[in-house]
Amino acid sequence: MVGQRVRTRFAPSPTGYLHVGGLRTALYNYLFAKRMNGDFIIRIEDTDQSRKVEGAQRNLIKTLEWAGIVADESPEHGGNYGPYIQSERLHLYREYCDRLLEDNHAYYCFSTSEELEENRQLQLKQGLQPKYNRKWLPEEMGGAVPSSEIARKIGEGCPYVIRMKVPDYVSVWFEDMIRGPVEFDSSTIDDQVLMKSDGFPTYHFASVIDDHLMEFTHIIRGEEWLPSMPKHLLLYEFFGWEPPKYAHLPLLLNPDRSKLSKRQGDVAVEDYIRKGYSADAIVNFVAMLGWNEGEGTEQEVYSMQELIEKFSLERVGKAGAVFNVEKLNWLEKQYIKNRPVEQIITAIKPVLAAELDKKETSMSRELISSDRYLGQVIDLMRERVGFEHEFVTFSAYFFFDPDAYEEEAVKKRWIPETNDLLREFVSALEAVEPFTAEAIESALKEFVAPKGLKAAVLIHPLRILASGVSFGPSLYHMLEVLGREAVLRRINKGMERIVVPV
RNA sequence: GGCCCCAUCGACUAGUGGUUAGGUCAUCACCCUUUCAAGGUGGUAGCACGGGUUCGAAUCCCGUUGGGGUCACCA
Repeated sequence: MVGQRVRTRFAPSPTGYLHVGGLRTALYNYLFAKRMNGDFIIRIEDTDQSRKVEGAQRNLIKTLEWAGIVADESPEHGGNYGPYIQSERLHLYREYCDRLLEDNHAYYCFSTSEELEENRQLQLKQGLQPKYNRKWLPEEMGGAVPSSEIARKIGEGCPYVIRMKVPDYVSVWFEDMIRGPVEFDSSTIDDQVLMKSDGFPTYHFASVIDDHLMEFTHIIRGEEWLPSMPKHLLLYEFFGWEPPKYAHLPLLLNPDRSKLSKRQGDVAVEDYIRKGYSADAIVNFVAMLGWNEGEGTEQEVYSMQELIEKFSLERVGKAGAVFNVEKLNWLEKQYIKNRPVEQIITAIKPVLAAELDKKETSMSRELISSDRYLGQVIDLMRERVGFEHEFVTFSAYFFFDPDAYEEEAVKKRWIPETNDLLREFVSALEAVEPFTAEAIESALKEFVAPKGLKAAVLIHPLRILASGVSFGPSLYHMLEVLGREAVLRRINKGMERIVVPV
C-alpha cells in the first residue's frame, strides 16, 4: 500500500445520463489521481439488468471526455485489470462468494420477497427496525436451519439469495479522509444480500471485490455511501484484505438544500451542454463546489491543469453545497471574455450555418460566414453574451436584417422630426469614406452640431433601425461591421416600416 | 423513527484561540457611458442556540436546535 501508485475510480451504473454530482465525483477522482501521478479508471456497474439503458455507457464516457476527464483504463480504453464491466465479471463474484459461504460469513436465504415484505411490515408495526429475521441462518452459524434442509432447497432448484452474516455486536471504525474517524455499531446493520437470485451480485459485494482486485488505493465517492461503509469494511475483513482509503464527498444540493435532483432544475450534464455551457466553466464551477485552494487565495477561475496542480482532498469541505446557476453563468462569461477568437469562431460557425439554413438573409452569406466578419462580431459582443451560441442568436442582427423593431424603444426615441433627420443623414452616410467607426462618428457629429442637436437624437434611432433593438455594442462600430450597404438598406427599409408615434 | 454526516453573509467560501470576520456570485447605490453589457468605487448582509474550557473563542469540548443522507434481490 505504501509507495503504491495511486489508482482511483469512477463507477457509474449505466442507467442514463451523467448527473452533475457524478461529474464532480469523477472530477475529484481524476484530479486526485493526476495530482498524485496516478491513474483514473472507469468501471461500469451494471449489476442491475432491469435498469440498464442502451447507450448509457458510451454516453457517460463521452460526456466525461467532453469535460476533459479521460480515463487511463475503462471498458473503452482497456487496461490490465479488466474487464471493466461488472456483468462480464460474474464468475469472480461467484468465486469469492463461495469463499464466504465456506468460511461461514455468508449463507443461503430462500425467503421470498413477499415473506420479506410481510416481515418488514410486522416489525414496523411493532416499532422495530426493519431487518432480515435470519430465518434461513444455518445451524452451524447459530441459526435454526439444518444444512440438509439447505441442500434440499438447492436441490429442488428453489431461488435463493446469498446474504452476508453481519457479526452481532462489533464496532466498525474507519478514518475518512474528509471527515475523520467514523464509527458504526454492527447491530444496526442488516444481513446484506451479496448475490441476487438472478446470479448477479449486489452493488455492495461487486464493488468491494472489484475495488480490491483492481487495486484501487483511494475510493472517492458521494456521501450517500457513508452509511454502507460497515458492510464494505466487514467484507474486507472477511476476506482478510486491506481496505483502500476512503473519502466521502459532501452532496450537491438543490436551492432548498435537499439532495440535488430533477424537478428543481437541470441535473444532467447534457442539459447544461445543450444550453451552451462550456466544459471549462462546468468543470471549474463543479470543482469549486466543495473544494478550494484556501489560505487567502482569491482566484475564482481555474483551468483543468491548475486544478490538477492544486487539488487536494484535505481541502475538500464537509458540508453540502448548493448548485448555484448564477455563479455558473458568471463563470461562463469569464471564459467567453477570455477565450481566443479563433476558438469561438470555430465553435459558432455550425450554429450560424444552422440559422442560415432556417432563415433567409439579405446579407452576403459568404461575408457573414467569414472568419474576419465573425471575428469582428465576437470583438463587439464578447462582453455582452452569456453563451457562445448567443454570438449568433443574441446578436442575430449581424446576420439578418431586423424584421421587427422594439416597440417601447421606438416610442421613446422617435420625435416628429426623426425621419426627416434620418433621410438627410443617409446622404451623409453615403459619402462617408472609409466606412469606419471613426469616420461615421465624426460624420454624425458634424451633421448634428450645426443644427444644435445632441448626437443622441440620431444615435438611438440609428441603432434601432440597424439592429431592431435598443441595446448592443458601440453604435459606430456596429455600423462599420455591418457595412455601408446593409446599413443604408436597413435605414431606408426601416423608415418605411416604423410607425411613428404621435 | 434508528444509524450516520453536517452547520460563517441569500449562494460558494477564507478563517484553524487574539482579525474592524476576508473574497467571489447575487443584490443595492454611485461613476463611466449613445443603449446594453463590461469595468470601477462604495453599501446592505454572516459565525444557529445554550453551556463549558480559556486571560481570550467563528475556531476546542458537551448539549440543543436545524438541515441532509441512509435504512432494497437500486446503485
